[in-house]
Amino acid sequence: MGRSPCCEKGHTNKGAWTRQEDERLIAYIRVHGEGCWGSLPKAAGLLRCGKSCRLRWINYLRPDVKRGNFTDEEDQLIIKLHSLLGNKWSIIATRLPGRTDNEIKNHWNTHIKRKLLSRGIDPLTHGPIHAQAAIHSIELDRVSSTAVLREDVREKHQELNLELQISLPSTHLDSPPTLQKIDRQVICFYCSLGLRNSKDCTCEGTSCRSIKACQSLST
DNA sequence: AACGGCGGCAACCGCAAAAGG
DNA sequence: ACCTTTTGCGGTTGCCGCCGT
Repeated sequence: MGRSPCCEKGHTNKGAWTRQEDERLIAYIRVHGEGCWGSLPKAAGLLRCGKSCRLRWINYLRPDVKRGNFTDEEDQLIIKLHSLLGNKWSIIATRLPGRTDNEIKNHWNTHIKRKLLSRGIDPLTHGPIHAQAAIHSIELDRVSSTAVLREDVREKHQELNLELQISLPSTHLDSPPTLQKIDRQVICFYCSLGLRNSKDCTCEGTSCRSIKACQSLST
């Protein structure tokens, strides 16, 4: 619990990563795979904390990270997923192959929010901007920064036709053993939100037989 | 050319959950 | 069951480049 101790140790670099640091990190992960972030910096000869290494790898160095502008289709998908999930960037990111949670979060805050506001849409509630909506959004925000399943989820879910079954992104299939150990399982939208016992769960008795898989994929 | 404002993005921070002993 | 360590997430910060004055 509490703050990660690795960041409190001295003698670590901060700020922008240098090319040499990137190359060291890439070379190390190529050989040893992802994971063990706590011991990685020392093993790789990096003066960074493990968290910093992890972030750099996931958000920038990973070979499957898609660079460049977001397409309109991606924007629309982000907006729709955000209307369902709220600020669950990591879950949203699983639906956009090659995009990271950090990238999506930045894109939301810098582009999409403004876009919605200019259209008169409240980015919190995804409804029209007016006083009541504002109050409602504050209330929603307060009650739940986690993904509360709203009344209209079912309706939106159908409208979206997003194949809202969380499966391992194809880009992760090349990932290190920790991920490869998990069979490619498809779970329903409700399980993906951690609502494993929901009456609406549709994966009982089908492919979602592993509770552990549900839990690990929904977090 | 110099300056300040602004937007975009990489990186950091603090927290909580998960994992392990 | 409890404590410590590790991992992952979301919010926030700060740097850097662009643009207007």
